[in-house]
Amino acid sequence: MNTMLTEQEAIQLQEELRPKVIRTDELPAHIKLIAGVDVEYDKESDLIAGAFVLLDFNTLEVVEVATHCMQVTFPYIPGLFSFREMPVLLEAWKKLERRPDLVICDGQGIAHPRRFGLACHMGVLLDVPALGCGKTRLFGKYEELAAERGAVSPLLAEDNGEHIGNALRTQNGISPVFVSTGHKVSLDTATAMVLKMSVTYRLPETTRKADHYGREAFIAFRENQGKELL
DNA sequence: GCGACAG
DNA sequence: ATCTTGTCGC
Repeated sequence: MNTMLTEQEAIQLQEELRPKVIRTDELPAHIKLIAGVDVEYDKESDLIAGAFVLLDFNTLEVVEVATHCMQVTFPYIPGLFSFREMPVLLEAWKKLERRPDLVICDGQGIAHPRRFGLACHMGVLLDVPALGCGKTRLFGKYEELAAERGAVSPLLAEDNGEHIGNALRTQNGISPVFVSTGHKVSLDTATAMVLKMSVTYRLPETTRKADHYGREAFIAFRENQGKELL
């Protein structure tokens, strides 16, 4: 049986893993496979579904999908979000046959109070280039940015003023997303990647596809659970 | 003590 | 995350 991690132990683990994060580009010059991840939650019951989706970087076609369902093992605590979502995503990752050149995470990377958001956690544990693309801000201040797609405004850490991420407008007149380094990807590359993957909607196609397949897997899982009870 | 707070 | 109709704006 797994003993649930305490809040203090989780923070301790973040401090231990943080030094392993690489904030510079150490990914292939020409990306072929790009991945998206997402986790779905059940409103009642503590079931969650994690999904990894691999897309062809040039055509954006789905190459592979891997999902996993299980019960949540950690509560939602701002700053410790990765401890809630990593377990399911690790299981989904094990089912993946191919390895992506870059993973786009739904959440923050370095733009985190201890500089260790979900994208860093995933990148370090799986040793894969990863970046964080959050829908809302967790940490850091930024100035308003132009209304046009492509507009960028630096996210500066409240504690030391460090440039930890970018608020990026992916569509004209739509609220920005928050991009930051996860592991083995520079902020500039991460920002360019998110903009390139956000062709029609606010969020990158990787995240949208992962959300779709995660939802689908969740429904299928619940139906099977119901049958087993008969 | 009073906000802020990824999903 | 999730519960949810109408509604404000282009």
